[in-house]
Amino acid sequence: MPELPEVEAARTVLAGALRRRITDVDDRDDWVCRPHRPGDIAAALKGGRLTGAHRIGKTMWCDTATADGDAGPALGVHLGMGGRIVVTDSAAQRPRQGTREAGWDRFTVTFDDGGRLRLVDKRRLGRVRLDPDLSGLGPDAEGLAPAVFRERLLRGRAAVKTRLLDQSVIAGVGNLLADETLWQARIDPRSRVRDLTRTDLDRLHRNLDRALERAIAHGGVHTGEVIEHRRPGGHCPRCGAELAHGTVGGRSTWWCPRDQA
DNA sequence: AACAATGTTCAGTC
DNA sequence: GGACTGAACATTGT
Repeated sequence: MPELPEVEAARTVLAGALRRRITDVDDRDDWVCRPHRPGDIAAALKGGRLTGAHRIGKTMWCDTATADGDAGPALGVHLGMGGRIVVTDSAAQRPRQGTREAGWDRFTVTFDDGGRLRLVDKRRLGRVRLDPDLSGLGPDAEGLAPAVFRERLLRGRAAVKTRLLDQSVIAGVGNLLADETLWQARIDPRSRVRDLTRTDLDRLHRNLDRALERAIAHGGVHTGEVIEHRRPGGHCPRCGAELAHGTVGGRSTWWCPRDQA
């Protein structure tokens, strides 16, 4: 699920776990917590608190304070392809042992009130790490100035969808949001950015803003207008043409061959 | 059984 | 060295 709108919702959930003392950390999943070793994250966090929840694109992190109140390492969290953040307020809300969901817990922080912060991720592509490197991320996709959007996209020559998906160009756009935005803007995902006019790029930017706003308001990128039609035999909800399917930027891509030309 | 999946990263190529 | 491409990653659902 997670693209910018979902991750922003997850960040809000994270923010509900701030200020409580950390009594235990389960970081035994060495794949999700790589390159740390089991126990490293626990040692860094136990006795301290989470003090802030932030996000750029699809990457989240929490500020931390140590038991002494000094600044601790940041706790980076990425949801990968399907991770979720679940915060409970007390022991009473813990998932029962043996519950299916409990089997997908990849990282857990337990607080002194019995509440927990869990990364639930069946695909195990989520990541947790201390002091995550954010230097490779471009500016967050929300609230970009039109000139910045144009300038950053035009730095490369790949297909426009590939540029949108590149997190170092702008951060937060995923596969569904890219397809929705390009469909709304009536731009062929395979177009080279250098072949687009300034008018095209500004229209693309406006539609990215709208798609983001809409997804946040409606509860996720899956609520996009064209998303439900992204399947074999799906038709364009605007003109009725059968959607075309292919691979762009290494990702499954659906577009209307009639009005995204 | 084979393949695709809302993401990132790494090795290889130009 | 930078930009770009495709496979790999772990796991589930179809």
